[in-house]
Amino acid sequence: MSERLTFSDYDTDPSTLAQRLIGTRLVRFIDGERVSGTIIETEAYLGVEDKAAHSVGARFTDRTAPMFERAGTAYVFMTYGMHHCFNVVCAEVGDPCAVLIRALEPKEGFAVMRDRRGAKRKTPVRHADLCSGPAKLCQALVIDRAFTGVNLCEHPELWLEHGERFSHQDLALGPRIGVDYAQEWADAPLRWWVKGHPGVSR
DNA sequence: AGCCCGATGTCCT
DNA sequence: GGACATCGGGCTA
Repeated sequence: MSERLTFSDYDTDPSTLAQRLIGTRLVRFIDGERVSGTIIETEAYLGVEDKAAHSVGARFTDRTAPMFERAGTAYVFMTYGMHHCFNVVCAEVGDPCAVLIRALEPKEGFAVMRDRRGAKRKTPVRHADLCSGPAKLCQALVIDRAFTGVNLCEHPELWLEHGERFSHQDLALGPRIGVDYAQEWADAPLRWWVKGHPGVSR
């Protein structure tokens, strides 16, 4: 039986959590059905000093407010006017840190995923590409801003479960994607992924 | 009120 | 490798 992650699992710094979340299962409960995948790629956003983070300089707005909440809170934002990205908040209350979930290995609810990802498309999606990107997994699991601010420790439709344990050897570490504007933070090694996994983004 | 641009994905050449 | 969709957030004024 898989157990849901609790506050103590989330209660740490973003780099530690980003590594810890690799191998855990992201579960979305839709109309009585489990749609889920194993997390295979994450990025840490370090908060106030991190020029790539929305919370840089302790910027507090309607959008970023969930980042200031307790560890285990969901932070979902929209980008490019059409895509959503899902994050897990961590660290102390008031220290706005988060981990971006960038890719999953699909595990349950393939039909829902294909349906959500397949709409208006020429060629069908490759199985490994159902959740091979931060916006793709939000499409596949039907995650949007309705979920920003929810508590993943007790939400009935969205949570994380303990899953596979990858060894340190299985993981790779490198710079984050799409943050070239972040100057000295652009190259910081804060992205973790499962080495050689076909579902890792780009 | 107006402007710029993004923690991306898809399709085209 | 490049164009482009599409719109809310955050900043300037």
